[in-house]
Order: sequence, then structure tokens, then C-alpha cells
Amino acid sequence: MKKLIKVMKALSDPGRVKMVKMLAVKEMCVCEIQAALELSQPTISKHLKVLEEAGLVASRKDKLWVNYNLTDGDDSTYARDVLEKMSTWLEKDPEIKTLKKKLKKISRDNLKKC
Amino acid sequence: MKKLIKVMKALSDPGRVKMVKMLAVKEMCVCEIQAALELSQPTISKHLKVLEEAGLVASRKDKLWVNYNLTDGDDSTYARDVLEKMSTWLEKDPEIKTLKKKLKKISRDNLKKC
DNA sequence: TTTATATATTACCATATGGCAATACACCCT
DNA sequence: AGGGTGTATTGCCATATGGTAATATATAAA
Repeated sequence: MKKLIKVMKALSDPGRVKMVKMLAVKEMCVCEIQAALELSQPTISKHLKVLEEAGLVASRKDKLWVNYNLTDGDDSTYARDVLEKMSTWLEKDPEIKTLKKKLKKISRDNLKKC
Repeated sequence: MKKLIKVMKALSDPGRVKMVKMLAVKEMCVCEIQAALELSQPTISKHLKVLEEAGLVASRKDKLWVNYNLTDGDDSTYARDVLEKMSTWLEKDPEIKTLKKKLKKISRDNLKKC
């Protein structure tokens, strides 16, 4: 039950939902996510932690960067099922579409400062 | 997006999740739900409203009683998909199992006062 | 060793949420 | 009309949540 609640709560925030939709496209570091959404760096970090603790997202260090990606949902049935649904949900949502376009132009290399 | 958030938020509370699992078994009025969970009547009403606004639950008046039941999720894809998943989720959860047993003994007729 | 950069943590604030008691409303039944 | 019962609403409180600025930590480069 607790795990289900964590998954649901994790996806109860627009910012976190956007992050999941973005990470479905590609692995991203915190500063890239920050450039896509307009939230402060600590806020991004906090949200990512919530997603991580719900078993939806995992991180991998690469030198100075921490790359985040979606898990395959092996943490729980809930995580797996919901991630599967998330891959179809919001595909036609205008806000998400715009976000995905924006994503193409974002790379850690063209971010002067993270 | 807003609708998705509402669905997720609605299922971010253990009490509401329990209500959904119960309503999957049978239609129930507020006082029956109250007898099953140990929460005050206003709290139950408030939770049901949240579930209703997420498109997960609907109500039907029968004289003095208001019977609540699950919708078929026609409000949104999210509601439909999540309700479908909810029918399999938590089926082995001990707390839910106990609740379902308790449910058999609960009828508005053997509740002295609602 | 110093400096710079990417991320995480902390401290703090404003708002949202979940809980209840008290009250209001709606619908019977005399 | 009046009383009884089931549900909804209101008002209030404690805690949770989402946000930021400031700071700490970690790694790379000079």
C-alpha cells in the first residue's frame, strides 16, 4: 500500500509528471531538466528524489553530472504499470508537445552555466 | 494534464485507495464506508468528493442514502486506465483483505445509527 | 592547492491537505 | 408542522508539500 501511495503521490505534481515525460525521451542531467522546466535547481533535485523514492527514476553519475533516467519499474508492480501507462498518457497534450520540442535544443553543452 | 493530476492525487491517500477497493466489491453508502474505515463522517464525505471530482466515483441517491460506486472511467483515459489497474493492485495486500472480510458484515441495516 | 562547476542539503516560508466538531441541508415519517 | 436520520458543508487546527536562497558536498581543472 505504501509503495502505491508513493507512486501516486510522485505523479501528483505537474513538474514531476513533465520530468517523467522528458526522461522517457532521453536521459537528462539536473541542469538540462532545469533548463526545460523553469524551476530552481534545488526544486528539481527535490522532485527527482521523490520520483526516485517511488521507484520511477534512477540516477547514474558521470563525472560531474548526474544523469537521470526512467527505471524499468522493477521496484514494484505499481511503478511498472504506471510507467507503462505514462508512455501513452499526455502524448497529445500541447504543453508536453511543446516541452518535447524544447528538449531537442537543450544539451548540457549549450548551457553556459548550469 | 490537470485531469491526470486529479486522478493521481485522488489515489495518493490510503483512505481513498481503500474506498476504491471497497467500491469495487459493492456499491456503498457513506455510513457503510464510515463503518468500514475508522474515520468521521465528514472526512468520508470529503474524500468521496475528491474521488468524484477525479472521475473515479459516482453517486446515486436512494431515498435518504447516497450510494457511491466506481465509474466506468468515462471521464478520462486516466480514470479508466487507473481504475482498471486498481482492480488488480493490492489484491494480496493484507490490509485490503481484512477490509474486504469486514465488508461482508457491514450493511446499513445493522448499523444502529449512521 | 585553489578555483570552478554540478548537484544535494538545509532553513525557511506560503499554501495545500487531512482530520474533526459543529452545523446546515435533504429527505423521510408521523 | 415537527422530529429523526443520512449526508454535505463550514470552520478550525496540525501536518505535508512545493518553492526559493543560502550553503554544503563532490568532482574536475588550473
